[in-house]
Amino acid sequence: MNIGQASRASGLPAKTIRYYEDIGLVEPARRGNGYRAYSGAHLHNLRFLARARSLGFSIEDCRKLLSLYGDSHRASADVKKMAQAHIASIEEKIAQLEGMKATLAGLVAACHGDDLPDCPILDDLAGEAVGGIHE
Amino acid sequence: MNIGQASRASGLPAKTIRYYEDIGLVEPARRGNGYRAYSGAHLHNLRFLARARSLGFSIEDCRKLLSLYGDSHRASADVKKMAQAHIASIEEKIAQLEGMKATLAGLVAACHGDDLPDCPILDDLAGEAVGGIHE
DNA sequence: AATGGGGTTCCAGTTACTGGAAGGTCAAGG
DNA sequence: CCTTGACCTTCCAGTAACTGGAACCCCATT
Repeated sequence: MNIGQASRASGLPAKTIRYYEDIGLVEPARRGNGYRAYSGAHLHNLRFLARARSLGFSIEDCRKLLSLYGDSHRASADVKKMAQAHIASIEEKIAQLEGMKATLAGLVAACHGDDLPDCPILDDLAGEAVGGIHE
Repeated sequence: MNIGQASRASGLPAKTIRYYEDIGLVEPARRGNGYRAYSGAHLHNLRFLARARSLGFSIEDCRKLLSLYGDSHRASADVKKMAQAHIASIEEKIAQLEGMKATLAGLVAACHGDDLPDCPILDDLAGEAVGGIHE
């Protein structure tokens, strides 16, 4: 199949599929006219990548996961470790975002939001918090 | 003050401070020897940026916030709107991450994590879910 | 004069694509 | 036979917000 079909079948943009080839993730054969020719196995790997990426794995993680997938002697423990590490980093990000959100929510609640210049949000950013939000 | 002092006083790496100058955020004067000379106002803006960035505002948002901060005729409503929009985008990110985390947690729970190759995580990525996690 | 700790510029790399330009290929229609 | 349109190709540049490193200058001290 051509790249357009592979794109539709995998849900990945053609640009992305070419990019994955550039970085050596999925390397299709070429037809006489230079067109890329994707096999069922290629498509399978593209779908694998789409799914792994949608779960937030980095490209390098995806590369490892693909190679584990292709290795019949892998240990599932290795995969599990990667997934757990990934969960941990997701949790970290969530915690960071929650922190930001809480701070912002407090500031938003304190801001009148009218047409006057007085603004606790800017005051906080400027380090001139009045309402004791800092410390 | 020189960039090193500004860096220590603002908590921003010198590299970052130079970058902020490149993109026109904080433009210090120069001494005869070419060194950057930061005033109290400059330092104040650097701290403002550090705080705003730590709350997750983009550089372009920071630029707007700084200009609102410097505009004595601003309306606090404008700032509040930006903060609320930012909270909304943070919430979106959190929701995405929570979704990933939930899926991954399910997969991790299903994976033995031993030295055998059988691995529900890889099966899921490959679209061969057995346990009904998909659909 | 040499040393060490500043400072300077500029270039390249990071992540994972995305957009766009310039051009080749192919099947269908007039 | 030619054109049209959809599809494909490569290559270059840009995104966000820095970060690392090289090569070099400045200044105070030993």
